[in-house]
Amino acid sequence: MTLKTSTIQDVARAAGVSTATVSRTLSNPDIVSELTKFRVYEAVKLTGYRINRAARNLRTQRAHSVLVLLPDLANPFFSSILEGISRHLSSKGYSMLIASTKQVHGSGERLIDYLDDARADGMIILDGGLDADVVESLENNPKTKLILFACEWVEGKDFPSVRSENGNGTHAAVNHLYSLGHRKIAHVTGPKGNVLAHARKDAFIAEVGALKLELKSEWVIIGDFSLAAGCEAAKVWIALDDRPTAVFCASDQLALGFIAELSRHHFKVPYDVSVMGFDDIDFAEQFIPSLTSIRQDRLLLGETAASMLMERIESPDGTSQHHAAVVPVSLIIRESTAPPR
Amino acid sequence: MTLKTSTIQDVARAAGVSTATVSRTLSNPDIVSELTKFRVYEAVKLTGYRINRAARNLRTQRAHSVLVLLPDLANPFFSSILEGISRHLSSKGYSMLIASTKQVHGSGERLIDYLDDARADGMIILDGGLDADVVESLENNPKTKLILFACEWVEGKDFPSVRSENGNGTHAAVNHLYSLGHRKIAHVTGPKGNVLAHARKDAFIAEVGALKLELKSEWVIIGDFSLAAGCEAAKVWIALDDRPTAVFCASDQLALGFIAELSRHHFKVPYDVSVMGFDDIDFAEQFIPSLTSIRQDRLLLGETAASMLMERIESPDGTSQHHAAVVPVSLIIRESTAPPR
DNA sequence: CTGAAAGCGCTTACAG
DNA sequence: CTGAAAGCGCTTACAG
Repeated sequence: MTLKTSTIQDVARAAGVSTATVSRTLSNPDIVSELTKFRVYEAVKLTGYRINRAARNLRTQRAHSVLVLLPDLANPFFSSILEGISRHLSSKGYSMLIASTKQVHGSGERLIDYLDDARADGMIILDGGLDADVVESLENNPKTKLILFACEWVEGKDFPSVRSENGNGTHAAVNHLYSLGHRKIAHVTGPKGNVLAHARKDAFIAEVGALKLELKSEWVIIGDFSLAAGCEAAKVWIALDDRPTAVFCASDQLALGFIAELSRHHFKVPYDVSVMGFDDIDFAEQFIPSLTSIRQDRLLLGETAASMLMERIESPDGTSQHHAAVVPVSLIIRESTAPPR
Repeated sequence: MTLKTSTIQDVARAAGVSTATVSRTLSNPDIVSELTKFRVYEAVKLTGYRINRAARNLRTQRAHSVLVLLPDLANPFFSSILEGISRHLSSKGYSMLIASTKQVHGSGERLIDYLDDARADGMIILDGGLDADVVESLENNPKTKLILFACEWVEGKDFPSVRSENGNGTHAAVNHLYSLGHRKIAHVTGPKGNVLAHARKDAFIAEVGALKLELKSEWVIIGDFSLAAGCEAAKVWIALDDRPTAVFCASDQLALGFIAELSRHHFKVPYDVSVMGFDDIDFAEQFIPSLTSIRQDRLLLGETAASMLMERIESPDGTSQHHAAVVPVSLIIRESTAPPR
């Protein structure tokens, strides 16, 4: 229990070799002789040496950490994605830094500073709703190659990205309802301007068209992914003269809020109306009724994002880098959908 | 858009001063003359200079970051706590590193390494269930003063900590049920060995005793904070000959699982039994019925933890440091509790 | 108020 | 296979 932590110098002295040799033994043991290696390892044990990351980072010009940027830390939707990212990063000896867009901007900091001041080697952004000038500053930075969007993305921009199959998911959702016998299907959308909301809405309209189903304009209800918006959408549905028999919500939170509000007005799901969501959050299974949904593999999404970014960090020249990945979704059928009565 | 990022040397050259002066202007502007300051600021603008954190970290022997350790990244309970921690840290110019206990141990890393290798200046641990040998290694480290427990803690150890009022919360819960007229109250506990579970259970037993209520041993049902355990507990309750009219669950997840399972067996809450939880997670309000709960101020808990830790980091000698803080809880009354019929 | 210089703890061409 | 030495980009006593 020494108060002073030991340095590579201490190890070198204890092993009777140079600091260069200690460094090599630790980072590239193959090029060191067996005897020397043994001596160094013993000396490391003896001194309790731990490499000083700040020194290594300065010398190697690498932060050995990645910034993950969330729109909102308090949103549980992201937790499994973080788990996936963190797993991959720590397997590569990298640390995970977390910040939220709100906070960074609120504090007057600039996003790109995390890269420019060598705090992070790369950045995974889970927020497609960045201000245009922020996006521009990211684009025009020499390190722009080290920025990757996951889950969401920025329309019309060419950042590398990882996404879920939003189109396929919507396709599966609408066809599930169709195959149950529903012919009048409504959609509650995510927030205006959100890429996921648009992708799912566009896919919904296309799919309904492909099935030659009727679609009144008031059957597409603008929401915003939240429980509260789901409640509001339910009120809209209740007020309709000609009510669709099924509702596809752009998120599980919307669907749960929708069902909760219906229940307050004594409508029963799926008896009076089938409702389904998108995401398959943990609660979807426990709600009453349990929620039919499109599962996003958030763990895989996170792992994929991290591995694509690490590829770019470790070979900055990168010819054969992947630029986009799409993670499969799956239909999870539960109690909230049934044939129309 | 230069490819090479500029250093303090470049700024010094552009401003016609020494690097020492640039450094002072940026970190301690009061001791620099107005004219010099102006020149330096101009040069910074001109060169687009951003301080290199790795260099500063090495020189100042500070990582300017704090590690937050969760038992499980995928648990949404922690997200608001992280938000609170992050807010405080970023206001002090510190970054937030995230890892999970599971992962760290899985990878063969040692927790204390984060401090020993200068990756982090301090550590907030949200997991009281660390292995005994890990706790010991944390205790016996010279940097042990820079470790703080939040939410949970380790019984019998003297680490600084921030907690919610578990006792008061339990007191409020039992008294709420009592004042509704309940005289037979059950408790579903958290996992065996968890400090929060024990604190709440002990407080429950004490409170029921203080009110001179009957308490059969089978009315204390062992759970583990999860939805699934809540479902199991409901089965136990259903099987009781003499069923309590109210159930106080040690977490909201337990309570929601409990209600969900009851509902599958056609029991109505609060008509057949009153149920309440602890935490006040986001879903508590949206569930049907909405859940009476004890709210933990997770944002404040996070902010308090971060500020206590920063105090220790910034004055390591620290005579007047706070060693423990307790964050108030509040009773949130909703639909799931009512007088017994 | 400012500058010259040392040094934080590593890694890595270079030379042998 | 190994060592001497330079240097990553800062900050800070020290001297003036």
